[in-house]
Amino acid sequence: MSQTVDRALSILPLLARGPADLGQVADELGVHKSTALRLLRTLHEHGLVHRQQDQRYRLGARLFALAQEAVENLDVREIAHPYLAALNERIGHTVHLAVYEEGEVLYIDKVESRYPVRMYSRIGKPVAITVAAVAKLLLADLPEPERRAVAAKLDYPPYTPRSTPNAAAFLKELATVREQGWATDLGGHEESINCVGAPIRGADGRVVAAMSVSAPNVVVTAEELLTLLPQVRRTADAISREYSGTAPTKDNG
Amino acid sequence: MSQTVDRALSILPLLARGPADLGQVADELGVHKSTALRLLRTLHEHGLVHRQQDQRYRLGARLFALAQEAVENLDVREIAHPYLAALNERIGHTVHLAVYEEGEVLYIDKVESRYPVRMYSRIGKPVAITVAAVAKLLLADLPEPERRAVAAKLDYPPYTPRSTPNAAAFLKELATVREQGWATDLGGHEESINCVGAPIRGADGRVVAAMSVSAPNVVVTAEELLTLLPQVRRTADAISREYSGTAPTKDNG
DNA sequence: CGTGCACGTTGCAGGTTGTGCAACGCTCAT
DNA sequence: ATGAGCGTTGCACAACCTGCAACGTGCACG
Repeated sequence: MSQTVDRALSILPLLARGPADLGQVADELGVHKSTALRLLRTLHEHGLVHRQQDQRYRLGARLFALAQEAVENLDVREIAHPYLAALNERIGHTVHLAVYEEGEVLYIDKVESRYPVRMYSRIGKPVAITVAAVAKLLLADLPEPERRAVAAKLDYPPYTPRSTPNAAAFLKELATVREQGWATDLGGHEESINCVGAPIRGADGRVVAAMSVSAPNVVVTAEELLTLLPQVRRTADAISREYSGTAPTKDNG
Repeated sequence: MSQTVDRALSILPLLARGPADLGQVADELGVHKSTALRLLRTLHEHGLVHRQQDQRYRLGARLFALAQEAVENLDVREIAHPYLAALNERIGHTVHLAVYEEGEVLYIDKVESRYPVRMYSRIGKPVAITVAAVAKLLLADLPEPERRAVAAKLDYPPYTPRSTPNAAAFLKELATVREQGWATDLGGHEESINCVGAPIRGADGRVVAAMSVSAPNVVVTAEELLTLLPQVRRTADAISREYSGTAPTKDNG
């Protein structure tokens, strides 16, 4: 829409491929060297490109700083909420959103049928970390040493006969979850409650949050709940796209 | 230098602070809404900004992709070499450059007085990981669980009486190195050789490489070698600035 | 159910601003 | 010493960006 800006921005992916000098940039843009110079100057003033010793141009530190700042100011809950509400609207069961932080997994949002309960920002309730579907999803994505360290330090309370008994079983379960890209909790926390969950990923592919749908046995059986898995996964994927800033898809899940 | 591009780029830091709608962007830029719209459109076409459900604008995924691609295409060795050569020119001793990769520390460049030896790209010689100054610097920056895991798996060969004896001593040494921001190897690998080293950091502050200066006892004592530490650190810092794309400082020292 | 407001969007005329050209200085290799 | 290659600068032209005003839409209000 704006020729000048369009040209200037076209320089960025060009430089991402590696350093280039003025002539190369001008050629690839199809403009005169002096034009390329002015564009590069402007980009340089904003710190987006950096001039190295040999005078060639490269992407600059500001780019990284911007990306980092943007990530820090992203609020998963704010972005996810409409999707969670829409899913809840459709299937009626309770929907949870959780994040991992410093060895703990915390609920940061929850939508119940008819009773939307807003929980406070980052300070939610700690999750039953050894059994909850969201906890498995979040821990499964940790780098191997940290995952191992966390698993070793946990207690494994026998909430029910189906609770995760120990670290070895937990790590095995995490491997499965990591593999298949979704998780369940079938009566592992409370005998009569089942959950299915899916991960929400950031632009770099790392899991930034996890969501789940929970329902008591008396309403739907575990098998029935599992039929909702595709919807849960699609919702999680939609949130991931929105969160990571990928081109939108109207599909809310 | 270019007003249009200048305005367009000014939008980025603005959006990094959080989502904003058209009016806010126009106001903060001090331009008409229609102007802001066109700029945002152009940024959007390039994927640098993303439009979320509520129509507000945010930084987009392309920004992260660019930053990542740029980092991947950065070659520490290429950037560092002139600095290493300059330092070597001044002080005469051997200068090393090393990186950490998959549990190993590898030399990727080396400049000897009068005998510049170019080593092959990424495939260099593994370092005596338990004693070398560069190894300490690189391992000291690893996340705690990985650092611990690596230290536990290593052998601790008694090259000399001053070699690091075991994992506990090594981890303690790494803590010190991490604290002080530089490292030494005083006769830990070969009785008569001393080294001082400093870390090279990327835009995010993580250590991406380490450099060191080595000299035999017969040429300079350990105390004399330590007087070179400020020069080594300044060189490492200069490389860090260049590598991370920060505004340049003419000081190569 | 109508009405007004707020917001995003569009076409247009005017002139600011970006463009390409040509010439200059510099470094480096011949 | 000399020329090639590169980055850089001033200038005249007109292309492109700008702000305005008007339109469409969704939403909250009476």
